[in-house]
Amino acid sequence: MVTVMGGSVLDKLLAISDLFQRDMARAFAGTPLTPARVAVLWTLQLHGCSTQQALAGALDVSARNISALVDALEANDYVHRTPHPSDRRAVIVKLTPMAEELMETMQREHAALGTTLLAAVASADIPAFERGIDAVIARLTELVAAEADEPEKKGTTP
Amino acid sequence: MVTVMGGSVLDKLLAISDLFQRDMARAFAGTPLTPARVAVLWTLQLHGCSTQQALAGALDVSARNISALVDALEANDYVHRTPHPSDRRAVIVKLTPMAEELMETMQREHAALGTTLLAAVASADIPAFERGIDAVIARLTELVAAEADEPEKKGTTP
DNA sequence: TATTGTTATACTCTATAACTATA
DNA sequence: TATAGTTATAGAGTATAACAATA
Repeated sequence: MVTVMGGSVLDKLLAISDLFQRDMARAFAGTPLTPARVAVLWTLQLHGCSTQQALAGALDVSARNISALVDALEANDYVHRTPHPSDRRAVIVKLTPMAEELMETMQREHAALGTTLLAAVASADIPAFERGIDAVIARLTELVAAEADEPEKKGTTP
Repeated sequence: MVTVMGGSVLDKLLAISDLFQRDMARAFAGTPLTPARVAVLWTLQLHGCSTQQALAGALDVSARNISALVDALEANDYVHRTPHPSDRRAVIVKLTPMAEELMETMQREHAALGTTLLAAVASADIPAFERGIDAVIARLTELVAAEADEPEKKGTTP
């Protein structure tokens, strides 16, 4: 099942999305980690540390949601909160040493997966493949931005 | 934000997934439709009609979940339930005429989007791009299947 | 007054387990 | 006994709105 080979390019890209999501969900089964929580950890690794406000902005979710995600991560010792040195309203969220190690491993595996996937593409095709991906992202970004501006439109749904 | 240009191929594929999800979520904002409910409608359009059991199998979710999704769709007049002609335990779920029209529109837009995205790729690159996508799907499918078999492994998470 | 985070509330997606009706 | 669907319960992601403390 979930064998979507033989559809349009769009179907194939959607199939790739689906495979990523399933793989992600299964990789963290049995741990307190979930895709949303991993996204928080990922952001923290990139930024070093962060206020919750900054996390909410980076992940584009509500402050309320970040509170809950950080609560869960803190309860499982992936992050800890410390007071902000100058702004007493804010807290600084930081990876624990355990989570830092985990994220380094995750980053290595992420890089390895990227290499593996690219290696599956015929070497002669790689440049054209990369250009194609870039072109699709650029076009898709345009479309999403355009639709976000238009107030109505996208009227496919009653 | 969400501007991930300039990462690895893997990052780019993940960015495409993210763009799809955001676009989808926004396209149905303000309607009772959600990605999970649309997936049910999509499956029904492909199959004509279906028992809930078959829907659960096709979407790979629990029977309980399908019950809730069909409840919501039925309450909003996207589908209706009718008794199965020969098996009195089962129900047949079918699109309403309104939903059938909606899905036809959606399918047209889906096709148009596919065309638009492919048109963004340089025509000389298209064959290599398509081969690349196929190769990535094949490899990714292998990896997911392999990991699903192994009982332990994937030990990146404590 | 504006901002940071939390509490309160609500919806959705999802799963497992127990139960009913039917095969 | 096995299967189709529902009820019960629970955890997770998400949002808005109201509120506290602090800028």
